[in-house]
Amino acid sequence: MKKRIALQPRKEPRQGRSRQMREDILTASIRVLRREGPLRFTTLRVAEAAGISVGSLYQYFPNKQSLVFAMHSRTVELAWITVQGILDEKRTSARTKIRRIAEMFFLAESQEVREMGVALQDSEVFFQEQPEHHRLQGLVFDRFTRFVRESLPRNTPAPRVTFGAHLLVTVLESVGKTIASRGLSPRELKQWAHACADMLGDHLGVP
Amino acid sequence: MKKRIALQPRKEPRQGRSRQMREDILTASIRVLRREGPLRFTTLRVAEAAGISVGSLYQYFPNKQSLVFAMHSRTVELAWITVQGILDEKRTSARTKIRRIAEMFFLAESQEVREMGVALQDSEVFFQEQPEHHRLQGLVFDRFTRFVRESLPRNTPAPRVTFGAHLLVTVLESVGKTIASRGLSPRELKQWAHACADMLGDHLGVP
Amino acid sequence: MKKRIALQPRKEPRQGRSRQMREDILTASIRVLRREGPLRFTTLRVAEAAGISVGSLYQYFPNKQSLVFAMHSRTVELAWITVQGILDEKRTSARTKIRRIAEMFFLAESQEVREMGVALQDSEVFFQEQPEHHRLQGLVFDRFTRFVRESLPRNTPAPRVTFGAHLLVTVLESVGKTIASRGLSPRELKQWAHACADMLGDHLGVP
Amino acid sequence: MKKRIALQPRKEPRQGRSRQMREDILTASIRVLRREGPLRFTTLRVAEAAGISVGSLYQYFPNKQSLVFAMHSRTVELAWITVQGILDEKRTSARTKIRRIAEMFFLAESQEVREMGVALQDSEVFFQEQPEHHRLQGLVFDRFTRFVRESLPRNTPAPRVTFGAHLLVTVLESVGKTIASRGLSPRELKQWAHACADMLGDHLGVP
DNA sequence: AATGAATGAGATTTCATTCAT
DNA sequence: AATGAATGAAATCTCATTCAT
Repeated sequence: MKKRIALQPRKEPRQGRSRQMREDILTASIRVLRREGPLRFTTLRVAEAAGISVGSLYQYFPNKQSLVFAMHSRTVELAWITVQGILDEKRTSARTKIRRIAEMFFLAESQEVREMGVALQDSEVFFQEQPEHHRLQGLVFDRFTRFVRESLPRNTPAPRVTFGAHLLVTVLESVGKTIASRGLSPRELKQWAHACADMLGDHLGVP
Repeated sequence: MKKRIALQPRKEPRQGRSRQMREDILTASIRVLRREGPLRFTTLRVAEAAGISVGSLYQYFPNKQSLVFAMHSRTVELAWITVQGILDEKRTSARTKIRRIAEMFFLAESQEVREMGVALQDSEVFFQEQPEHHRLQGLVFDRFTRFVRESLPRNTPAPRVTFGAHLLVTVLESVGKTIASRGLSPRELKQWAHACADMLGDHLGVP
Repeated sequence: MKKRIALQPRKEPRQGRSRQMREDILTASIRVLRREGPLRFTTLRVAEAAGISVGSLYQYFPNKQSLVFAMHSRTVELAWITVQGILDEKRTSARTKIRRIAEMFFLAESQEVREMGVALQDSEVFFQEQPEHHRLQGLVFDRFTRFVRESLPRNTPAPRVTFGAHLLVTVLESVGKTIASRGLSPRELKQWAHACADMLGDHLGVP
Repeated sequence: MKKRIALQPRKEPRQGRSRQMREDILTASIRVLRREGPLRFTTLRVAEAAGISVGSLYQYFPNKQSLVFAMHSRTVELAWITVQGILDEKRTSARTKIRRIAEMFFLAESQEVREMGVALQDSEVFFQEQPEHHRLQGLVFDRFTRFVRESLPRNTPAPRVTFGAHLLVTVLESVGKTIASRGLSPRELKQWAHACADMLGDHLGVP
């Protein structure tokens, strides 16, 4: 039986309305980005989609950059939560976990990430400097490292474990982005996901 | 008998100056894209970087799209020529060829292609419709398919060969993009390239 | 029973300021067109003349075309209302009505319409396709046809009435345009108007 | 039998090539104006259409204005020559002459004038200041005045003659422009031409 | 004389951001 | 707090005109 993974941030915010409004705006943002593409992703359109005025938008996000950054963060966090959920499962084999994570990266859900990517790539530099970004990046790699360590024989040399974790994340993420943009059928997407997962699993020696 | 397919005009056609100017503009374009990022990649800045006026820029490229398209094409074609050269080598083992191609994909130079993505923005449709694009895409996959077929045992089933070729190209390309943007040292880049190459080689069963 | 056809929004609708701004812009537009000529009729100059920024201009008119179209419409509609008023008068002879309409067409104010022609430029096709344009054109001819029919003997053949109405409108309009641009004195303008009116009246047999 | 009217300027130019080139350019200009409309009527396109380089174009016409002016002049002169020819005919009745001139103004030939009109209206101010323009204007009115005088009873008061001539020219010219732009059939155009001609003839008392 | 590449001012349009109401 | 009109810098693209070859 599958554990239901919590997609909501843990702490139910105490700021109430303000917090909720931020969420609404972010949701609207993603809708706009999807519907209109990055070139037509404007603050005015986001405000409209969120059912508020531009002025109000600027009360929740001091500028467009911060909005874009928040979208990015939220998406990454959501993905991260899902990944965590999968990795934490008790009864699942390591190989299956990789496959499931690959599927997640390759399937429609991640399309959101991909689409955002275009709008976000530009602000990557900006992101790199955000401590938040590094923190999350670090968490992700740490978690994957633990996963790889626990999946491999106890005496596997540490460097191999570390590099393996990096390889795992990097390949799944980058190939996922590429594949997601090709408009393949779900069947084909799954085929690709499993191929990549198995390739990685074999290479790392994950059972 | 091998036919080397010429995607580049044959070495300095006699238009001379005009051709040279196009090259200069493309070079300047890439410089601007790298230095300023896609959102600040404007025709005016490109013209400035090329040391000409906007008007002149528009004499060589009828609009921004065509400029971006040309940048993309040039980069892709250059890469393709290199790849062709590697695959055609007689005395090199298949495994080594994959490694060399991986190295090429991972080197910073190919970063250009990735960065161009954003500049292409929502013109992707326009882009996909360029017959040139499909033609090249087809050529690349065909050549890699042949390479994989010749590297595997004669009785390998065709679908495995085909999918293998796709996997090879896709993984190298997409991981390459990601890695190239990380600012790693040449040593590290090589390590990544070889890791990926070997992972692929093992998975495909290439000697 | 006479139906006065309203082509103008009913006197200051409650959008208030917005409506007023549109009017101000249109007035400024006509000023610019007159002062600078069609080739120097630019959105920037119109905005300046209206005392607003370009950005604001584009909030009231989505593009230059729409501005030009609105100018045209307004002028035509104003003229049409005046004409309607004259034709509807009870105590005036048909001959006098023609004279009064001729005067109206010949006065400098209607010059605007002529000058607008160039600004419309090759958008004439676009223009002709506006249903509004055809509708108004139809209304005008219908009203004039009724006027001619009621002014001539009951047994006048229909084709003569129809063609007469067309002739009336066409001659007054086109000669009016030409004359209005000649910078004549009011006395001379009146002389021309009466000459044309009488020529038409005689030709049609209007008492 | 109809007299063939000389459409060529009388003095065969002794400047030879230069003169011919000017003519070629003017012809090309009209072609471009017709094909492309006033907004796309550019010096480059004219040069192309004339089969020369822009540089050369500027050797024959110091700027675009002068080119436009020359087009205007040539067209007006051509029309003037035709009109002269008609008025000079011995065996034709005055009424028929008016009809023939009306036809000329209304039929396809004058379309050229009309189309040019759009491009030219802007430079009308410029034209007004050209002595050439006034000279021709004067010639035209003088000739028409003579025509009207000779067509009316000897004792007609001079002011009536003068104003009649003005009216004749003005009405034919302005209504002609308007009608020519309506895309009517040749039959309809003729109908309009005759209606106007007769209206004027009756009004003036021309037999 | 002829060419046509180069120039750059200027036109249209968009959009992040501010601020009076 | 919320609104949305106003702003104006900036982007893309055109075209009359010049001038080195």
